[in-house]
Amino acid sequence: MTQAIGVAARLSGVTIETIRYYEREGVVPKAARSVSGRRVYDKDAITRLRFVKRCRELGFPLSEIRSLLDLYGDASGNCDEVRIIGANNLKLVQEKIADLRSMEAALKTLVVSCKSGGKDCPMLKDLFAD
Amino acid sequence: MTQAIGVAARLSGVTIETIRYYEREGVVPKAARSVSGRRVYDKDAITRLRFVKRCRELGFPLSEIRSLLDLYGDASGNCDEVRIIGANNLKLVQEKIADLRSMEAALKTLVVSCKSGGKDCPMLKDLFAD
DNA sequence: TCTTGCTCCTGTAGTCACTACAGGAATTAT
DNA sequence: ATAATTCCTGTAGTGACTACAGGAGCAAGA
Repeated sequence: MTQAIGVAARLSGVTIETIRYYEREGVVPKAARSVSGRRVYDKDAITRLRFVKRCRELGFPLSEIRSLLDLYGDASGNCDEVRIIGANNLKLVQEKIADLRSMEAALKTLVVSCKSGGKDCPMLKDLFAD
Repeated sequence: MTQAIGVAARLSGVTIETIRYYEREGVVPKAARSVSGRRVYDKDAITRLRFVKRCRELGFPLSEIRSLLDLYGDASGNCDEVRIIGANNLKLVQEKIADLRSMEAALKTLVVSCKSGGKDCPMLKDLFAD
């Protein structure tokens, strides 16, 4: 059984526009077409879309999702490569967290310093200081 | 004393290209020009650029930095509005941290499950599951 | 059968905050 | 005087979408 793009979107959690975008970018293979030219998706194609969705939720960029899909296609032992890609992404995610946490700390201090009602805002003053 | 754009870039930490971009986008006012048409920056202009840099490091989008610069220009009591903008941004930063932390947790589990050498990668299997 | 309304198609442009040229003019250093 | 550096404008590219415009196909009810 094959499904139209709207159904594939609902089942995978990827919007129609984004599915078409992924196809254009070669993240997923080109969808099969009906007689009238509409895209049709079988079980495997929908599974692939759901995989891409999950990878995006884990922060993988599309370029690495392409690699991951290729590795799944390979029959050979691929776990090493997958682990490297995963560990790499984990490191990037942790770096982003660290950046955001220092932002958060600085912002907290500034917002707290910024008491209501004053004329010269201490937060702005701080940000404008030499 | 006024400085060329290269000096302003060094003193503010904003690259030349980005300074011109900020001007195009109206984040900072249009720079004064020398006789030959080159941009020149006085102390205030460089202070403004440094302010923008710091705000970017705190995660403020350019649209809000524009507002913040406007509020600094106003003589009236602006602390309330600044605090609202700051608190808003703090909330967004905290949401991003929360998202990244759940990514991190899920990724950690997956990467650990992905032992070296196996043929069927458990991480890929997980991501492909129904 | 006709019509209404939904889904789908392609192609293009916009988002955000830059970054990277290309091709030329002016300034500074040797 | 010449060479090296800096600066100018304008345009296009990045990542991962999102939002149309303008048109075609399809399914269900009257």
